[in-house]
Amino acid sequence: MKDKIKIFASEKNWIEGEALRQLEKTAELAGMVSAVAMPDIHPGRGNPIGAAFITQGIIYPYLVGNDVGCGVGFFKTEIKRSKIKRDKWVKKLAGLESPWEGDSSQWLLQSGIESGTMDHSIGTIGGGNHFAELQLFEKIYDQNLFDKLTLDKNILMMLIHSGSRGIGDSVLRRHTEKYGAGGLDIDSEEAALYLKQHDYALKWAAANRHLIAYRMSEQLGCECEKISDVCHNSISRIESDKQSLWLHRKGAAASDCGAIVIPGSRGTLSYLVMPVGDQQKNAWSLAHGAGRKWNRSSTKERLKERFTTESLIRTDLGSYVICEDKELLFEEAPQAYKNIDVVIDDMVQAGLISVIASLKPLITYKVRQT
DNA sequence: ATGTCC
Repeated sequence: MKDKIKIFASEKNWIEGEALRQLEKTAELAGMVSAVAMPDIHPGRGNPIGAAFITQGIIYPYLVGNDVGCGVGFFKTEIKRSKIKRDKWVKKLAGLESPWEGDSSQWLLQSGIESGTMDHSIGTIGGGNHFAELQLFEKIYDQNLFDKLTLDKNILMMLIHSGSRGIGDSVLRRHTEKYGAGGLDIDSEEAALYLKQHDYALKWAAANRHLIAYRMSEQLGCECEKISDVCHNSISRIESDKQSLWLHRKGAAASDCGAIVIPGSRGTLSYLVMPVGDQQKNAWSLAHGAGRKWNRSSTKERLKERFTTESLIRTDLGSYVICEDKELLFEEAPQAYKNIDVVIDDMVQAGLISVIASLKPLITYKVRQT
């Protein structure tokens, strides 16, 4: 069993024991070929978050979780850093938690997907660790790749972390009602149906991130352009020696789609990186963030005596947090997350990525009214 | 994580 497990984390990267116990337990599932921990691995509901699992002959919807298609999109604005109106924008940005007034089914159609029963929630951020963030480039590490991505150090960027909202949840629920955390034989009708719904959730989630970026840029008075959009909760087929294997990603960013942004927390830098070399050893996957250090309830316990709401809506980097849900404001505090620099460095040292640029937050939008 | 659980 141990030979199936790989962990991409150095000595200086603290990892919660429970996350590793969950990793070992998951590696024992029937059909498991390999279990790969990313440097941001942390405990989830029975199975770890921040890991990739390769199976043969069977798929496990429960490993992916309910936010099928969740990921991170990176979009360019047209606003120069010399034109920042932060306080005005903090007042103006609104409604990204509420239904879009535009034609949702048309947006989906333009994104190449059919409209359905969840059209009304397209373009909404959702809860938990999801956000829409306005960012500035902090430092360029690879000018050549930076230029190739048509980026400009003086142009503000938007980073969107969101998923498939109620869609993935209904897809997983339909599965767990009958099978719980059990897997599906890959040749079964159930597996085919799950994968079909899964594929829809992935496209829907990407269209969702794009619309969130569009809504944000509209409020800022500019156009937006997608630079990168990468999913971190999914199942995909990989071909290996004439056989099909199934790659499950749970909080593990796909590293076979070009450059990606790995967010820190709302109070730290995020990193634009390029996967390098043979990605097979890390199951074509990377960390999807800094990873939680403290769970939600303990975070609130630890911080409630020491911090006020007013202090938490500002960060050490001078950015502003729009989060009118007090519980969420505490739960997602930067202190709850591990050090993103350690996570990034672990992947650089392992030869998995090279850093293109770092970004710093200007405004993090979570939720306006609760 | 969730048109979420009480």
